[in-house]
Amino acid sequence: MPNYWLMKSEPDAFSIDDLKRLKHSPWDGVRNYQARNFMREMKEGDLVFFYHSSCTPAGIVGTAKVCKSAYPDHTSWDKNSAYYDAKSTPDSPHWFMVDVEFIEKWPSILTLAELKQNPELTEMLLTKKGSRLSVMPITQSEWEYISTILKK
DNA sequence: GCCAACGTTGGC
DNA sequence: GCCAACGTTGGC
Repeated sequence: MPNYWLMKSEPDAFSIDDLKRLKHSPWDGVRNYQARNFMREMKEGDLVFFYHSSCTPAGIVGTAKVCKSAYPDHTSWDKNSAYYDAKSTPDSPHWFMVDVEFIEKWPSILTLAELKQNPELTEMLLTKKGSRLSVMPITQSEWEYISTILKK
């Protein structure tokens, strides 16, 4: 059984179209411990909602799957990277990434406003006030409701 | 651009 | 370990 996740990206930095073009990509630059811990729980074959944040409108734009489980994020010890963190070294990595593979871009975005309107989804971390996590778990029922009911 | 909410840092 | 100050996220 796969587990289900939601991952946020600013489309100006990395969009679902970028992932579609590349077919698969490392998901680097996560610098939040809670998000990192969720990524370390990810297994190959886990399914991911791809979410566009900091844009208009924000929302889920498609699906992807985990194609490589967590491994050290080398950008964390690259001094030329915007994601550099002096605490992280190759011998003692603090930060991790997974690789994700494109599955599908939906015909239209499922906006945050629409998600918030659904009583079935009020327990989602995403729709909670003040939630800023960029990587979060999704329950199986939420996954099925969103991907099979809302999108069909 | 604003700002609420949250996470991190660092003095004590 | 507490908590004020600061930095960041991300919707609006």
